[in-house]
Amino acid sequence: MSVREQILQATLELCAKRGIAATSLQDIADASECSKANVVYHFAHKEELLNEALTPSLKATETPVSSAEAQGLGSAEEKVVFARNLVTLLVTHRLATHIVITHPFLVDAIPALHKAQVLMARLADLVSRYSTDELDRLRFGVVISGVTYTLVSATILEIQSLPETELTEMLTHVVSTMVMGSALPAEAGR
Amino acid sequence: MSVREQILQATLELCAKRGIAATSLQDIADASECSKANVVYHFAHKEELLNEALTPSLKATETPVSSAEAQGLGSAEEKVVFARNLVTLLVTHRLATHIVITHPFLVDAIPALHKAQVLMARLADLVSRYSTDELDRLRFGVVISGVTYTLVSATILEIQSLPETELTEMLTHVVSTMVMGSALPAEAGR
DNA sequence: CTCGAAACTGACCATTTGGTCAGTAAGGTA
DNA sequence: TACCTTACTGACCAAATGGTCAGTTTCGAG
Repeated sequence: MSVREQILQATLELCAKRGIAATSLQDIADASECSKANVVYHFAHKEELLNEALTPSLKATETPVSSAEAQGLGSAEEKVVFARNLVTLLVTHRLATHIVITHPFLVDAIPALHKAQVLMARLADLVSRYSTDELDRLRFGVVISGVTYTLVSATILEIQSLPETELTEMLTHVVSTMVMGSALPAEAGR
Repeated sequence: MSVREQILQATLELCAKRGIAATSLQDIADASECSKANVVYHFAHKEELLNEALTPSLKATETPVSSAEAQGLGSAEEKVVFARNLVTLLVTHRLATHIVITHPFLVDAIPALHKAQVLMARLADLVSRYSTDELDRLRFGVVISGVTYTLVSATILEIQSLPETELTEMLTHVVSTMVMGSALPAEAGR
């Protein structure tokens, strides 16, 4: 892994664990085994560093969301597929997602955070489109933030009681049942 | 409101909004309309300040949790009552709750945070006691953090689209159905 | 080997941080 | 009146912060 990549990875881990403000450039430099000046050499400002660190996750999320918007969530099976994709996305990009949902007040300083919030809004729209009720939007918000939180707490506090695949499976089931009232009964449960 | 109380309130609001590390004693002093030295006069250390600010919410939570543990969640009605109490608690103490769930890494520095996590664990135990399945514990964690998050985001970002009572009602319904598969159908819905 | 660009560093700087301290203002009691 | 305690303040301090800068190392192309 190049130094640049090491810096980006350390930024994600440390900022997810302790928050952006509580993570200093020196912390990131130490974790990346290089000088603080070098961090600033690669990324002129802290905000720019955060921006670059979050961007890959953002790009990876863009496509699945667009295709889900195009395809819709008509059938029960489509809903479960969507839930699984969503959970996989959250599992894969849990650090970035955690940073996004815990720093809404920095949208103006970090463009990637703003883009992320737009994406979240599109997701919420997608789900609530299939309901007449404001309750579904609420439910969606609860489940997304809840799943993200649970996921990151487990990672950060190192409560890795379950293998990742099983966790994904269980969360998929949770999301399916909670948000959309659908699940593939046999396979999803435990 | 006394200066002391103003400081405590400002601490809750600012730390919930921006995180503990990003909230300086000067910020708190400004919001409380007194000097920084006065903040330090009333609360010798930042950690002590946070501790005092969180303690009332902790005490208020202690009793309902104990009584729920004593009474149990046998019937569907008990479950709904429990859900409503829980949501009311979260609504009332949303700032403190938010600080608690977003700063797990400070448990060692701030005793109140540690106590809060013990309380959370007791709650999770209580719910999962009525199930053979690990899925329920997971579900509980997801819903609690999700509800808290949704609540605080709404408060902090000032998306007060709904009156508080209605929000409480909706969230009670969400918690009932999501965690425990029970709800009072007529009244709870919307 | 030479040269130039990119990667990298230590020393430094202005600002902000949590916290100290000496001293002042206010009010109750003797 | 004098005195003591509580509430409060401005000035100050050492440490840490984000960031600059002048200079060094590394390395591939000519």
